[in-house]
Amino acid sequence: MPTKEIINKEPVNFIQAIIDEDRKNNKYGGRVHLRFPPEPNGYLHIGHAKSICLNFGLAEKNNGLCNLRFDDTNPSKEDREYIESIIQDVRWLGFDWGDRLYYASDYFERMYQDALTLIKEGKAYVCDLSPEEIKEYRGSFTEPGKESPYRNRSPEENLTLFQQMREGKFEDGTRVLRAKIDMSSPNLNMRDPVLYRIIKKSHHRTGAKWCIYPMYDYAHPLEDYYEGITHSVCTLEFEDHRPLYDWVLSSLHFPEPPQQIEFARLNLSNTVMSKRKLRFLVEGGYVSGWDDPRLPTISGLRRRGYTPEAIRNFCERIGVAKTNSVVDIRFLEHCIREDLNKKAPRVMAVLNPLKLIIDNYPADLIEEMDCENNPEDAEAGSRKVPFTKELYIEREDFHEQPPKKYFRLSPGGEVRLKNAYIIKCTNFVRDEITGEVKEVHCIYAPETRSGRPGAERRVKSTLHWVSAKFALKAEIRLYDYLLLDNNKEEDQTDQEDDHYFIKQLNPKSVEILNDSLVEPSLKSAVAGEKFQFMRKGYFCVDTDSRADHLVFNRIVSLRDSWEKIMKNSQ
RNA sequence: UGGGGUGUAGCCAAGCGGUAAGGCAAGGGACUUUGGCUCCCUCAUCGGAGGUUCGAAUCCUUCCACCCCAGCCA
Repeated sequence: MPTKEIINKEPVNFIQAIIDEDRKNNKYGGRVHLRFPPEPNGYLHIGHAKSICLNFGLAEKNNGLCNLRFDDTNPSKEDREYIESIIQDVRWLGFDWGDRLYYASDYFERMYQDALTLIKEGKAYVCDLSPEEIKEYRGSFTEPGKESPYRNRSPEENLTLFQQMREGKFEDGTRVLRAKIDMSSPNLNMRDPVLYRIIKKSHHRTGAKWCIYPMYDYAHPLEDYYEGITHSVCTLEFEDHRPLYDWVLSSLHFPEPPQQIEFARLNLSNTVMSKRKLRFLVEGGYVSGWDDPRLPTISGLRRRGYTPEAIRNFCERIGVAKTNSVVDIRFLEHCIREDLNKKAPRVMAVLNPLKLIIDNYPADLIEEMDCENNPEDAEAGSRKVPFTKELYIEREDFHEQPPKKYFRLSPGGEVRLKNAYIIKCTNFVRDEITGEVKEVHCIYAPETRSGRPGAERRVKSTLHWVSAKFALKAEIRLYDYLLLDNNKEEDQTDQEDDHYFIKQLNPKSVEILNDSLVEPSLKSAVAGEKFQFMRKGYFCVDTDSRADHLVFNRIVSLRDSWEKIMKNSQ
């Protein structure tokens, strides 16, 4: 019998390890409570999805709770419109915050009272320095800061001044409330950080009630504490702020304060995640809007056809650590293919049609071919697809002079038409002017119809097709990476100039096909429905789609080993 | 230059002193009425250099690289 433990422990990320330890020690009475705290100043993207999945996922795994909280402490940057979209996106991803939808703005009075406490205890003061002077006084990496001349005002004077700030007696930028910590701290965040500033602007939730607003560093720990948060998960750039986070809570003598834990934000290759660049693309007209299917926004991914399951699975599998990393977008593609392979009905669509005429097939015959909806799902059943003398096949499925290893259709060659017959190419005709192949002729072998004994015969290749008579026209939008290769770390930062950024844009990030043909069963497809166009990829009905004008978005192509063979032979 | 972080394969990522998990990508093969799916195989000595130890990715020393911080943004 084994003396050693042979249980293979599922690896847990470092945050779960901290939670495990805390629960073991009965810290917070064993409670686990997290929160996802977006600022309502933009649309959510897949980087936020990582954080959402992390926070809600951790709560779920540990029998805890996760709040949705809007960190709306800056009325000059925030807006109502974002709140709705964020709520919709988090819900769409499949998470539930129960009745715990909170707003930082709901705590403004309490935060103000806590600020009064700090002032009374001599831990905060009103400073009259201008923004420029505060900057000067802060010092630099190598030089300590200088103390503000207003640093030693009495608590009484500070109280009066702070109250007057609240009452609107002073103009924007003329006074702030500062924490009295240490102007010579090597951590610049501790050099008497600003706690409150004056912003005479209407707030989307509190209206004109306030004209002073708390800074993130002051508000966030309080919000967490008020809500009973135990583990406050945020991204790496806040590591330097942790001492301040802790300072606020301990200066107010709060017992069992929440703890801030930082992890590395998600970077994805071949796309952009920074708010600034996303906005640049939308406002500059480089994309059609925040839900452009090329963007990594949640709304863009949704419109593109990504499923919440695939996104959650992706977020789960990329892991959580503190190393700056750039995840290859191919991994995201893998996750959506994996999900859709199980779920998406197969259907035939010809993106670039080439006419195929079966010379020995009766002109007026229509056969209803039985087609399996999904070989990966026995429950999916089957459907009938009409087969006629004149068909369309994919232009690239015929080659006059086939390259090596090409086993699709070519003069004299045989292929099977999926769920139908084996055909043999007898001839083809060219357009007299362009020289382009205009139609291909073939003969079929009646005994080889799928399901019949003669169908046993094997040929090298199987092609998809649509009936010329019954096919529906469709617009198909082929999406590709937003950016050309940018998987270098420096490309992920927000620093470079716009010219460099524009040069990285993939000029072929979308290609629109207007003459595609799809099988008639797609007539009633509705926006959001997803299909596998056999041998081509996964597609989703776009919101622009109408009954008389079908529009499909390519979510992702199928893996294509033929394409690889071609590429490697060059 | 001060402070805070991080360095394990092309990309993520386990590992916590006992002889490098897993996934993606890549390459090879089997199967196939999707060149899809599925299955099988291949693919690293752990940023560098010293040291401690029977034994080091794991401990110590030192060096190097990269990321973040000088908003009254979050």
